[in-house]
Amino acid sequence: MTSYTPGQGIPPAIPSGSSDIASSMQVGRESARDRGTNTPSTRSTESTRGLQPGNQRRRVDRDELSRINEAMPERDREVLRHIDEHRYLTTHQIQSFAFTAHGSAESAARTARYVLARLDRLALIRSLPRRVGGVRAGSAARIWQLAPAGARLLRDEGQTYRTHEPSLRFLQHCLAVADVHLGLRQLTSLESVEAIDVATEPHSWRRYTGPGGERRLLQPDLASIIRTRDFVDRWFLEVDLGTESLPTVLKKCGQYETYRSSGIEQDTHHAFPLVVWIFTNPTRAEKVKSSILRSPRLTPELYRLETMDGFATRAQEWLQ
DNA sequence: CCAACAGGCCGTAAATTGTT
DNA sequence: AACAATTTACGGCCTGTTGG
Repeated sequence: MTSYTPGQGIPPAIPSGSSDIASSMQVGRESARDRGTNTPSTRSTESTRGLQPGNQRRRVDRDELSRINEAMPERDREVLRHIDEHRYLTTHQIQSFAFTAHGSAESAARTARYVLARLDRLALIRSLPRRVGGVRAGSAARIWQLAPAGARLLRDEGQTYRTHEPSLRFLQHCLAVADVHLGLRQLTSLESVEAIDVATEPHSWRRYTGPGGERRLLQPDLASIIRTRDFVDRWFLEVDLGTESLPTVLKKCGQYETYRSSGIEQDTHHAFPLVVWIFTNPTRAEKVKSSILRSPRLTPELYRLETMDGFATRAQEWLQ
């Protein structure tokens, strides 16, 4: 077990070291109800990749959706909102977000699965094909996304929602950001912390004008406001899985510098937020750190470079 | 009474890890 | 190398509780 354990011990959602996760994906299982066990089906070749058997492209018409909407418990809606915010979440992450008031982690997990299975049956959410072989042992977590009906329900008949096959990188990034989000929420347990607000994309975005007067957009993965007894701490968070080149990371730092010189944040909040970079690879964190120190354009005090594991504990220190 | 959980107990899958 | 134990994730089944 790693040291990064927000909540009831959330494992890293996807092993970052593995380069061939897609090939170990298993086709979604058939409904186990009529077989008596959850033995993998021998007919699995029939099922379409990317779809679970529960709601194979099931259509939900307006009337049905409105009936579902009215009868839906608040917690179900909360689950949908969390999935919407992060685009993809594992069962475990959803449990940590929305199933917290339970006697034990096991019962919370069971109830989470129960609720997710219901939302799946209602065709509001669907899960990605399940990967076999977990972080260390056991089977991997299910990964959920909104189905079109779920998206319609949240956006009350807004634009159409199209799910596309996510790239592995994108998926890993979404799940890593969600882990960081959960880590932030975990800070509520600190005595000095009074309230935590975490904005996901696109609420975390900031508009500003560049040096040439052109419109620019800063897109942090997360933007958080943490109110403690004495201070209000504001952070921009960037999660790096080692997929972006070093110059790209530094360029992004440059964007933060430009945005800082616009003075927008300082005007409304007195101070500029800390920019927290979270890396999965510790040596990479060091490399970026030294690059920032060497760069004449960048102000090192603005940044914190952390690893995924170290973030939760270091964040506590910053709030002291 | 019923629906909707809550939670305990047991069973299964699969990869890792330790032991022979 | 072969085997067993362990770990993680998940499902089924059962009984109990609570509000409508």
